[in-house]
Amino acid sequence: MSIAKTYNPKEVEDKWYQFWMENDFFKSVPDEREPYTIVIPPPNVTGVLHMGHMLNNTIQDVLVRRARMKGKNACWVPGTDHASIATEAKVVAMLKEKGIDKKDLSRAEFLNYAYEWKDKYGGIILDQLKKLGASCDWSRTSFTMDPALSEAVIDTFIHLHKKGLIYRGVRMVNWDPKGLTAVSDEEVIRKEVNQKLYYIKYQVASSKNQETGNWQLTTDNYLTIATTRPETIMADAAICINPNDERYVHLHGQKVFVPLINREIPVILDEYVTMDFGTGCLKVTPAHDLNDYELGQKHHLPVIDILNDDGTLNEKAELLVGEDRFIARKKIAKLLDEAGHLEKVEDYKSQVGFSERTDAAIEPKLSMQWFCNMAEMAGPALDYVNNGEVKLIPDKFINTYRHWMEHVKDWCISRQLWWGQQIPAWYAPNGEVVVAKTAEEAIAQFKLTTQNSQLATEQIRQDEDVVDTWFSSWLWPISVFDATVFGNPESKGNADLNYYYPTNDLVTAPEILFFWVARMIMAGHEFRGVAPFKNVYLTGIVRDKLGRKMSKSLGNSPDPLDLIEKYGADGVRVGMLLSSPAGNDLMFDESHCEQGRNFSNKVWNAFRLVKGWEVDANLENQNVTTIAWFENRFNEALEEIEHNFSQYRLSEALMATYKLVWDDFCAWYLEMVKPAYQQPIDAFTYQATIQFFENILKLLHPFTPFLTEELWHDELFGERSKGDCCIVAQLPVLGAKNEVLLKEIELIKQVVSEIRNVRNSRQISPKEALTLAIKTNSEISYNDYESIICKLANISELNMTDEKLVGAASFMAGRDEFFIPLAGNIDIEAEKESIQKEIDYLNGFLKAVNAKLSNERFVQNAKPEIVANEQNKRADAAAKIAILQDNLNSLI
RNA sequence: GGGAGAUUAGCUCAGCUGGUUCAGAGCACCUGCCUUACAAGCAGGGGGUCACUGGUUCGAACCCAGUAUCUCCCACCA
Repeated sequence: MSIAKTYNPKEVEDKWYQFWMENDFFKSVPDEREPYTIVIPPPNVTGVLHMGHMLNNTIQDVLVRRARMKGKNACWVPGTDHASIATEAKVVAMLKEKGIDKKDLSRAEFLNYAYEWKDKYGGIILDQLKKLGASCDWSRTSFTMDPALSEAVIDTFIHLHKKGLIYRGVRMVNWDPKGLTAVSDEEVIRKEVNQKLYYIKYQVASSKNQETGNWQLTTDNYLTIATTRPETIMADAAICINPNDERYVHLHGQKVFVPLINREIPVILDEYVTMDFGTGCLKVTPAHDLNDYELGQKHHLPVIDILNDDGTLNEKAELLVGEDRFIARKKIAKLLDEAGHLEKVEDYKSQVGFSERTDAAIEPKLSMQWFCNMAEMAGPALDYVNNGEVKLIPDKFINTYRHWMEHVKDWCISRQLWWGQQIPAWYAPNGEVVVAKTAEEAIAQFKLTTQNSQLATEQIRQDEDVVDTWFSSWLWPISVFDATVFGNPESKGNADLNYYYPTNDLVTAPEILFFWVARMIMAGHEFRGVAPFKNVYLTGIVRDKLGRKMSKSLGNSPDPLDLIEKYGADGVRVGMLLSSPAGNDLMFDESHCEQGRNFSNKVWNAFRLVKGWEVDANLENQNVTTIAWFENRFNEALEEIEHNFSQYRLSEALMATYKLVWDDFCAWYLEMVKPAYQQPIDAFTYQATIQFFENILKLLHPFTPFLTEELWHDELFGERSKGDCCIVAQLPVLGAKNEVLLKEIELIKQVVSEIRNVRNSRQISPKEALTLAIKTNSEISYNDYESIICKLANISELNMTDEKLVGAASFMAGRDEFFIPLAGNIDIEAEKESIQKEIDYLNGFLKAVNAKLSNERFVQNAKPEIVANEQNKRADAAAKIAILQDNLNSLI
């Protein structure tokens, strides 16, 4: 026999993946079967596989492979996301290294570079997924910037604009000074930052000179404000105090001078100001703070924007022009100090927003942007989840989802970037704007207005901005099938869309529940009238075993491909799934992969064992009971596994499978039927074993696809026709189970363990055969199990007896007594002690049961079957105690 | 500041309608074994006041209230 002693994944993985591909097993086309669809959460096109992807895609693959094996038309659509800001930032950085500045490039030139980059790095991640075994329909691979998908984005933009849900306006937005673009609220990550709180003195103009009407400066008359952003004082439009603040009544109606630049600003009154924070005086900077902006609106204050788009100070600041805001902050503090305007500086912790993609500190900035009205779309999207049409797994996320949907704000969808879908808005020289798909259509619209009726296409210009990436990904479950989105019957994808949509399961991270999941539900409802999926399985974050998030900078993330190299894809898949209930973070530990690898190896060796058997056709079936038992045990496990899957408890389904294979099949079943060394096996047992093994391969396949496919094709399982592959085998259907048999074998297993224990505690070699006498007090016919007991416990002689055996090691299983005569080496005292120990335990137990049963209220209130059960327990324990006591007495 | 969730063995987690000897699993650990499939293995074993305090109940890991600790989400106190 030349089969390797250990399973070698490297030899088989590529082979089978290629085989599956060549035979189109991943490919799906609509047919009469029920579809099962998953769209992949598209990873960033330039991304590299990390542990989060591993978990996420392993789960999806398990679900898809199972569906395929349940006769569904399984379709897993892969693809990538253009990730506008992240990718553009990467391309800009790459160009910078080459000495090219984005500013010097035209839009077209830049996009050329970007596409070059995409062609080079895009899709690496998809190739990596193949190593994991992902059974995606690669012929459907999509990219959010594919021409058709981009067109879908444009069409939906126009549609929503027509409906009045997309509008343009000047608003305070989150400005990313590094990415040089606006970002949405969801893309701002708030972090606590150690800052300084600067106390700055503003000189107050004296009371009005009644005669001249002029303001006069006095020397010791000032107020103090507290701010974390002293560099913005040049943008101050007012100082605000609470009208109820008695300390500052004298300031009502006053004016003060902004330090250093001596610009005069008013003191205004508003209850917005918290009296007990800082000094109770607030500097109002409408251009650089959302609240200040609102205050400014209310009090008609001017907006003085002193920052350039890149976060440097502009000429309106008058001071430190051209300096970065953070450098300016330090410098201005120094200037203020020198000028005697800095009262003190305190350490202060506060929340600062950072750009999700570039990690730059977000600058609130007033600018003209495109917005999408969310309130109208949020309602139906919330309903889907509320009424269970879309299930969140685990459902604890419903509350969070609900909260967000009820407080949703309008979505800033324009981005000052080039990498993405350009906004289909067109401007006439006079500033009039229309939304249209092409310049020609725009002209047609302009024609309707008197002022611009004579425009030519060269005279209008398209909006420079692109839409937010999520404005394309929210269409993903629709646009991957039919980019016409609204379902043009003429379109090629329409049949696909009707067949595959809505999809079944979405597997994604809770972090993007709002970014993506909620918006997909909105888009699904808006454009197709139905939510895009039925179940959303939310994975956790993959952390290291210290609970830290895996990240590049910490260097605590293993390279998934290294892991696959080391443990095999199957091993890693099992490792990922072993301890990852939905919605919980996964504390990743490489030892889990090791466990997965060991498991693969266990299956491999079970195969080696069976493979080595010689069949003797003349033998009768020697394992009738064992075979019947395993059949039942298999059904019992199958039921549990199915149940776990129906609840999306994947790790539990895996564990149930693991135990069925390792414990029941390998440790018990195979040991029971295994012929003695160099002895043949009977044909019945052989056939049954192969049948069981085949069913086990099926159950295992979604978890360990490579190993199972490899074994499936071995001649051990007979001749396979060309299409007969594990990947498309149909899962076993649930059969009936014989509870009595299952229970009795459990007892037999207990007897075997007890005998092994007798050996162990007395250091008797397993090789030394023993004899066993059974004094039965129950219904069980031990003769049926004689061969099992004898084989597994190395019993040479099994006798039924009516008498206790004196001077033998004894134990009980159920109500029955077992005796093992031991030649001379019985330690009476030890034997007595162990019996006494058990009696004591049973007495304690009996006491508790008695207490229950003598409690009248228990007997009255508890369900009758519970009471009956307690009575059984009492009788059982009492009987056992009597027997043990008897044994104890006989030992004297 | 608001909200959600968690706390069970050394670790990671189950415990699904309150009731079987319900206190579990896997890993790790300890002991003994290279027993002809597998030392990536086999056999056996130890280990928990179910975070804490009260309450409801005949009965609580489970339901309720409070406390502590942790995690996440949301939020403009400069």
